[in-house]
Amino acid sequence: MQEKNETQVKRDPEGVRRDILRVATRIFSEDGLSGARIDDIAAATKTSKRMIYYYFGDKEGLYQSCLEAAYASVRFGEEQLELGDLPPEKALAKLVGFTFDHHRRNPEFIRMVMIENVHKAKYLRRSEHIGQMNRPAIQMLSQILERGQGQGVFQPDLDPLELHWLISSLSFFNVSNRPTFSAIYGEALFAEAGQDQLRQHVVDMILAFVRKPKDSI
Amino acid sequence: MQEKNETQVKRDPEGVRRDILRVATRIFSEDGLSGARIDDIAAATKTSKRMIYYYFGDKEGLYQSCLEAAYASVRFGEEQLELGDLPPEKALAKLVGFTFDHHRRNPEFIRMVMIENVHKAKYLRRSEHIGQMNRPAIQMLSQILERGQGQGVFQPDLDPLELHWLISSLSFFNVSNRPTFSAIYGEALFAEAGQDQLRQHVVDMILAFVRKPKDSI
Amino acid sequence: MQEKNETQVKRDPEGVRRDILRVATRIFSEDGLSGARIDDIAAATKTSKRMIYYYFGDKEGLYQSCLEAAYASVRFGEEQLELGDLPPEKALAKLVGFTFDHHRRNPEFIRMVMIENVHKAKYLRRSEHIGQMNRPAIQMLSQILERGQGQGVFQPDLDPLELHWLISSLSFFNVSNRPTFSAIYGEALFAEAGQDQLRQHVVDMILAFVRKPKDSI
Amino acid sequence: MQEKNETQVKRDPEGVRRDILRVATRIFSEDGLSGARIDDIAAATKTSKRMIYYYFGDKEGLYQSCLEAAYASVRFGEEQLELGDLPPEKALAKLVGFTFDHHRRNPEFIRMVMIENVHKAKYLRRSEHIGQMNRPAIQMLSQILERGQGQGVFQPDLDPLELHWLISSLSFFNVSNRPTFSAIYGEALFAEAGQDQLRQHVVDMILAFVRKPKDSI
DNA sequence: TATGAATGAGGCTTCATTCAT
DNA sequence: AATGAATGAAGCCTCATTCAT
Repeated sequence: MQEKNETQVKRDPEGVRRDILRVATRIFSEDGLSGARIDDIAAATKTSKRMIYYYFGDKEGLYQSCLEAAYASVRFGEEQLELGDLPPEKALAKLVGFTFDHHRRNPEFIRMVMIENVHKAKYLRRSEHIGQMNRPAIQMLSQILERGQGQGVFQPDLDPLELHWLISSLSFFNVSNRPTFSAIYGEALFAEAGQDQLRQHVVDMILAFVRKPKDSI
Repeated sequence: MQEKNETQVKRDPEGVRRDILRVATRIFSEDGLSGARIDDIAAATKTSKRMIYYYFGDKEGLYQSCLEAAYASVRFGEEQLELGDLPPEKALAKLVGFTFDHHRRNPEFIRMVMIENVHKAKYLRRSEHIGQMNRPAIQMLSQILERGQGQGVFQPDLDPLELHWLISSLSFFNVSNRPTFSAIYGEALFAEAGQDQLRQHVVDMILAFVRKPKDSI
Repeated sequence: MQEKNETQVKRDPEGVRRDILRVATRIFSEDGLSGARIDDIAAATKTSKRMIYYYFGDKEGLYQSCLEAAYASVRFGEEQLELGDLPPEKALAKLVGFTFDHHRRNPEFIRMVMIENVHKAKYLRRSEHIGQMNRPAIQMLSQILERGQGQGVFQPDLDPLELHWLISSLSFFNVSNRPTFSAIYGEALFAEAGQDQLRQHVVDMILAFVRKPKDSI
Repeated sequence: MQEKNETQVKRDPEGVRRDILRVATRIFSEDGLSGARIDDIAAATKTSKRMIYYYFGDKEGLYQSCLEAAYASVRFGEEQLELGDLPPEKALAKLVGFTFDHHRRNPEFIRMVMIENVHKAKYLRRSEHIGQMNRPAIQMLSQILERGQGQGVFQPDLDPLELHWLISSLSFFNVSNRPTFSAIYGEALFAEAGQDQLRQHVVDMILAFVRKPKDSI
């Protein structure tokens, strides 16, 4: 019913859209918005340049769609961490480690976010889905913190958003600034051993920060 | 029609160069390498487009010079921290706080580094001055660590480069990712109170991390 | 999702045609042949783009049909002037006044004719109905002239076509050149008072021209 | 001093500008704003497409410049009519006849004005020179009228602007609507004899209109 | 009869760069 | 050392039209 003759004449609009998005995200994440060439994107696509305009309007529309798709696809995964039955410290350690790893596994997403920050979040702000992006991460942290505070193992006055900022910072920078950092200080920290070490430090540091007996300078 | 008499014509090659660099850095840091327009840069300059090519060869040459100048100008300042006579904990706290503040005060530099990371440090690697960029920060940290370890107040197995990575991460992300972070989670963390809080957390966290009695999970 | 039951699907080919023509005429008269967009026309239509091609072949075919329809619809009206029983001067005055008003009431038609003149009447010449367009106006004038000449109140050597040219000229220009004329000389002549005045002048001038005692310079 | 070697390497910016304007005016007047092709204009030029953008910014800028140049060049001529010493009736007759002829001699200008009217004078209104366009024609008429009224040969309550409108109307339509008019009614009126006849009628009609003893219906 | 998807040709415009003076 | 003029290559986008269902 669907395949008419040899040459595979299947109309698959959703597939075409996804194909374009996949290719475009790769190229935008490599070259940036202004650096990317619509012609290059089209050439790497299964369809033609014309369809890019048909589905996405213009270059900026395509970029914004890629950005949204990138955010959407990367959130996927955080939810399936099962932390509910772990003791708070273990849960937090697992979440931090997961975040660190997750950033490493998604350099394309990290680059999209870097690029979007260069654009001062102009396109992200335009997105209508932006409101739903904050929930999962913060909520999960919030629950862990509450449990830990309830059990008296965590500091009482911790803000989940601030904690999220701290964790994101350490996980994001590791990927985003690897090029300049390694250009200046060498590749050691980004080899396997170095990354394991950093990951451990990040987990330790966050844990030490939230634990009960703490005093600042 | 000819305002070139007496007063104006200084023939100041070095001044012309600096003028171009200053303007170009501003525009590159706003729009990126491919986003910036030579015409815009020339228009904002005291001289003409021809001079850009005369002094810097081409757009990439200009960009690389801006990048180098940005790194050079920003190092300026770290040295004049007088930490030698402070006890190690206080010295480290001061250094961390300074780094956090210094990043905040130099968003143009941060943007240049973000952009260069998008380019995978291609131009930074080309730079001949790259080797001299690592010294001051790492050395300073190294000395503090050694003193702290000698006095038994710091962990024995701390790597200054790793510590530098941790501090940079928290300071850099605060500026680089402010646009997307605030677009998603609101501006609160970036208002004065929020920034003070984050700064304190960062200092506390680093200090807690290096202090003697520490155990991981 | 399927509002095609009972009420809506009239299958009214002639209605569809008329709908397209109405919309297309509006848009062609606004934007010209090359300025109009098939997509815009289709979007303003009750049906789809495909139907335009189904009924009219291509853009030029649609334009030509609009042009013909415009000529056809505008002739409608001249016939119902009942001038037969008026004395020649009154009849002519009434016809001139009517022509002046009729042009004012049909700016869309005027614009179509302007546009067609820009195209050097290429599409009008293609029309098969072109032969029938001249009759009514000229005939009516002819009859009035003959009556006036028979009664000795009009000049003997007047050509109805020339007279038609004179009347058309003054009535057409009033609408066609209003934009540039008012841009240069102001809107006064096109406000109500100005138009009344002009109309009166036109009637007077034509009448003075055809009346018996006349001498040129 | 100016011609360096065989191949005529003369930089002549003003000549380039004029060349582009001349060519572009011809093509715009033939095809309209949206119908004209920048590529066609450039091909007919002595220089390249790039220079069009260098001097005129974009297609609309070029069009507007052509429009302004057309208005400027056509005003040229009205001034050198020496009417001051003719009796008012002869002066007016000469002016009307000249206007009629002048329009016939400048069909390219007429087409530009037609096209601009299709655009509702959007670009003319943008022009800064628009204010100076009305003076000569109206002033000349004004003087003739005053003289005629002073001598008692012209009607007392004539408005020069209205008279200008009447004369323009008859002169403009003759050129602008020739294509559709002749398509419908034949070419006779536009052959030499027909044009002489129309010209005479126009002059007669205007004269009859302004002369002293006059009564409307 | 009707529709959303698809298309190739060609349109306008911009860009970094170089030339002639 | 400096400038306005000039350029070719390539960029983004639009258009009328047709196809597959």
